[in-house]
Amino acid sequence: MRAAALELFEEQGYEQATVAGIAERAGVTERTFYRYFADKREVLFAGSQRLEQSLVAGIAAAPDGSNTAALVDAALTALAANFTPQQQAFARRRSAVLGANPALRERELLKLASLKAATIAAFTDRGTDEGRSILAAEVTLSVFHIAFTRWIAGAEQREFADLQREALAELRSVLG
Amino acid sequence: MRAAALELFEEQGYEQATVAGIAERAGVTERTFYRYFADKREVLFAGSQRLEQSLVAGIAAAPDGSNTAALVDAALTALAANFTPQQQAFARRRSAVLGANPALRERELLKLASLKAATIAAFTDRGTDEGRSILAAEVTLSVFHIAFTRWIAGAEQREFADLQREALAELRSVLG
DNA sequence: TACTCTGATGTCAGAACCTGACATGAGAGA
DNA sequence: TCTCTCATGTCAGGTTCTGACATCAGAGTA
Repeated sequence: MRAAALELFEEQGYEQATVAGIAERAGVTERTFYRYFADKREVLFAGSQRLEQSLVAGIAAAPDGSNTAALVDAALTALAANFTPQQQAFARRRSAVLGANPALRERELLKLASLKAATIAAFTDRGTDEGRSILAAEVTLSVFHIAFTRWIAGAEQREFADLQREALAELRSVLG
Repeated sequence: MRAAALELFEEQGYEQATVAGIAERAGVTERTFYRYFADKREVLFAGSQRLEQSLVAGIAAAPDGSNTAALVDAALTALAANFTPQQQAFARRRSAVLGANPALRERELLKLASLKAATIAAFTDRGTDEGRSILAAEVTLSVFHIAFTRWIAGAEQREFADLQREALAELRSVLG
């Protein structure tokens, strides 16, 4: 169904494509679609839960006594592992569809926020003060998001982790 | 209509309240509601355009030769002007409704992102490099958002600008 | 006053989204 | 073979949102 949806969105645009159409192409009924996805948009965000889990696990697995900066680093490393060169093509197609529709970008922001909330919880679980955890999560997700954007947009094949290091360095420089 | 909607959302919850009900309470038809608001959620975000305008104007009005940090400061000052103690009560009611519903938080994130995009554009208009503008906007909106959250949540009446200064200082410390 | 034009609102029909309730059917296990 | 469970189908219906056309009040003008 995810493949059918992506194809249909590419062919007709998100608004124009109907759930009935997606279901038909996937060989199921509309009702079945809604049993798998909470709404029409979710079909493009099926992987986001796995990403969140790996992020949380990465923070939990950081060495004992890690300070906040080290935890941020662990979080970024865990995130980067989810974006290999093989996935870039699919991610680009998906991203093109997302970029073309405000409703989908909206949902993407929600997923990002959910990721942020999970990160905050993971930081506080590691004993970080809550206020500090919020700021640290803000930094983590900002860096991730910028790196992701550049990963999708960049012509050359860059390592995701490199892009993150770059973004983090720039962020430091802005704050002087 | 905005008042009618807020009341109804408080009484019945966002999902339960229908657009027909809001329109009826406001003494108009459902169709008229949709002429003023693009969709059901927008009724709670009517002021966001004005906020964006004042933000952009604030950045444009910063002194010549301002560096990035000074532009961020001008942006934050312009934002803070929109949040006076008189508005706090209304903002709290609205925020409570928003917090209770994922669909509304989703829309809030979109508005925040729109604010960020406008900020980026305003920074580049002032001659800031694009990559740097993105980072600076990220910082600006993060600080604003944190301050706003605390402004809503805090029991005591704090000046919005003070809360922003505080958040900015903490952000610096996290990046160490 | 009478006319006209414009803008806001009402009315109506309908497509698409989404949900609840119940039915069906295939496969696992006793 | 029986039964239980789980995925899917079927159906009805409420809600959101839109397009097309009608109506009406008020402003401006002859």
